[in-house]
Amino acid sequence: MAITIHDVAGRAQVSVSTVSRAFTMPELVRPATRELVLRAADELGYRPNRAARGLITGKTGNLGIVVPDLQNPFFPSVVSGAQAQARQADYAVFLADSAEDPRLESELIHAMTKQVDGVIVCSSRMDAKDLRTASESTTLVLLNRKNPGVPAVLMNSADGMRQAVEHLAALGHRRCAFLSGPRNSWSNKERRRGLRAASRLCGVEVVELGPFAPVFEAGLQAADIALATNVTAVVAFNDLMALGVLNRLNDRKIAVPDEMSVVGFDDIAMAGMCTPQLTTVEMPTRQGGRAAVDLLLDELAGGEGDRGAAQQRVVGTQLIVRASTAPPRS
Amino acid sequence: MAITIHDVAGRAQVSVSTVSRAFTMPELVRPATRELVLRAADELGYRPNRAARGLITGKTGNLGIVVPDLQNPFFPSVVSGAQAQARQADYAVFLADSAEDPRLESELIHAMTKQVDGVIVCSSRMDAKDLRTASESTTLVLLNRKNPGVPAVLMNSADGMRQAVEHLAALGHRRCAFLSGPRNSWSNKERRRGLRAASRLCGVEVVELGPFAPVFEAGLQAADIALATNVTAVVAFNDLMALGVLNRLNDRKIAVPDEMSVVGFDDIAMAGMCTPQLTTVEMPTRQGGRAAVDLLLDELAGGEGDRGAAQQRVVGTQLIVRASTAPPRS
DNA sequence: ACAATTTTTGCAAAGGTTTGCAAAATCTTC
DNA sequence: GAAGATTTTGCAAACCTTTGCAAAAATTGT
Repeated sequence: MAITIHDVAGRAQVSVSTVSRAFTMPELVRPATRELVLRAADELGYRPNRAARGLITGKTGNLGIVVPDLQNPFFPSVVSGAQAQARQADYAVFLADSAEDPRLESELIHAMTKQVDGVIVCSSRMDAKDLRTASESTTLVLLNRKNPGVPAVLMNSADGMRQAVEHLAALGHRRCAFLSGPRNSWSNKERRRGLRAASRLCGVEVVELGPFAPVFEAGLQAADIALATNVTAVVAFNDLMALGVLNRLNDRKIAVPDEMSVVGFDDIAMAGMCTPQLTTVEMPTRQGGRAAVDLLLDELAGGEGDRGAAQQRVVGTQLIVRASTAPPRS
Repeated sequence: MAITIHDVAGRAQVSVSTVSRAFTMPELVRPATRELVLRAADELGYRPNRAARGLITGKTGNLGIVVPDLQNPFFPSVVSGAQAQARQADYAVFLADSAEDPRLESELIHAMTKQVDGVIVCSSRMDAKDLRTASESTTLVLLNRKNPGVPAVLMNSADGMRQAVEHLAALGHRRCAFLSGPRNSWSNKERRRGLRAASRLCGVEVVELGPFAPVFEAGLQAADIALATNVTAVVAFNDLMALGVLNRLNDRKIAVPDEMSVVGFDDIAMAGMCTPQLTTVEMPTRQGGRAAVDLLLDELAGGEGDRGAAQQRVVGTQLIVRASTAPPRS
């Protein structure tokens, strides 16, 4: 059925080794024969069997990516960037969704490990030890999660927060709420840290609410709580929550941004589609996905040589000022 | 490095064949030895190498899924459903994004074909011939696309449209606009067909605009055009466009739904988060993804036996009435 | 034209698994 | 307890590649 290297060899009247070399080490075969082989392969529509190749080379040409929730628009974007970059390097990608379950996450990584050269784990909630273990059985790259000894690409959320706070301070806000995200999420810790630091510097008081689930519904709920705290602005852990806040404030006839400023985080597509359009911190998701595969590929090429600390790549974030922030009503 | 079936055999003091059988045909090995093998495997943390297995069985235990645009929230949802279902059957999934390019789509399918047992192609824009060809070199299942000889799961968009039109007619609308999507998309044809049929029955006149790209920005643009046509309601090809319309109407101070009703299609998460909340037709995306892998697995199990026409599964749609539709201003 | 190089090619083993076949072990029956 | 039937096991070939090694062919220098 499927056509193999032998068929090509037969048609081109050469040995299979020659065919193999024509593909993988072209400089070792005489140009004329290479031409011959390539034509034969083309006529037959031959594609090398990567599994068989992997068996002997130990490299599969695949990589895996596991995300906690594909339904959160943040991740498809990361995946999309990763997939595009992987393709450029002629890698195929396995995708798995862990449904925010750390145990499933761990299981998925393990299940993949034989079929891939390495895996990218996004916003992992696994504990440090498991992560460490996993990184010993396969090449791992973390995205938006830091773990000693494991390379990672990180988005500079703290700096994004700084920008957001400076923006609010410049507008004249002196007291604002932070709607905290999942407690054990690295992103949440970072955002919180950035917020704390910046607010001290800018002299704005922050009241922290939560933790909340990083979803729309939590925003609805959080809006009322924030309203009760007498702040003039609210910064949400992510855009989904911010959208919830916007929605609830609208229901309660609180004008945004006149009576309350709202800032989100992530810049999901939706942030530019709602009314008022949401001021938010853009996370370079596709770029992050690309960076993660770059890092992974580096790691694979660099060999096992543990040259000191694990690599780390940090990509910048950018405040996008839209219509949901304004000076507080005097 | 990696631990193989031989290691397990060694530890359990049996031959590799026995180990192999303990996993794949348990009833052929004596319970006691099976137990022995399983324990040894467990202690060693053995995982069979699927590539090697695939080499000999001809089955990879993987399947592929290609989508035109991961950034469109419709597809992550489908993928998520498919991935979950695949996992249940112990299949891993390859994901590829064709960036709405039919040629890339075709290329991706080909590239995958050696690594998977079958592939699910979502909302394909490939032409019928290429699709047919592709389906000869691997088991194919289409989602939201119909092609002779290729099994497919279809979402009943036409019926969704019927529900939408009946809803508008019941509210008293007599003239409405349809913002058409990509011309060569099966979904668009179906929606259009359903709209036509229902509008004739309900006695509502429809003016068709477009085609437009199925994105937010196109909705902005389309809103003005619709406004110029003196209709009381607009039905968009999908939610992204509908959101654009909502946005633009808001800018132009046209009250929705009082001065204009808007209905979308897909029921993406965003539809419930905007103001006013969008009346739309729910597409059973996750269910569709699941159905697609079921169908694919059936197809694989059913063998090559072409028992007549290609299978087809159609899943229903449901109008979700929210706040963007109301009786027209008299 | 020949020897000495160098380049190009082929042979065969290897990689981890499954499976047909035959041998060994166990069970039945008398 | 032995013959026969049946279950359980092991051997070795096969799947499709890549690659070390050695043989063959081409090239070079004289």
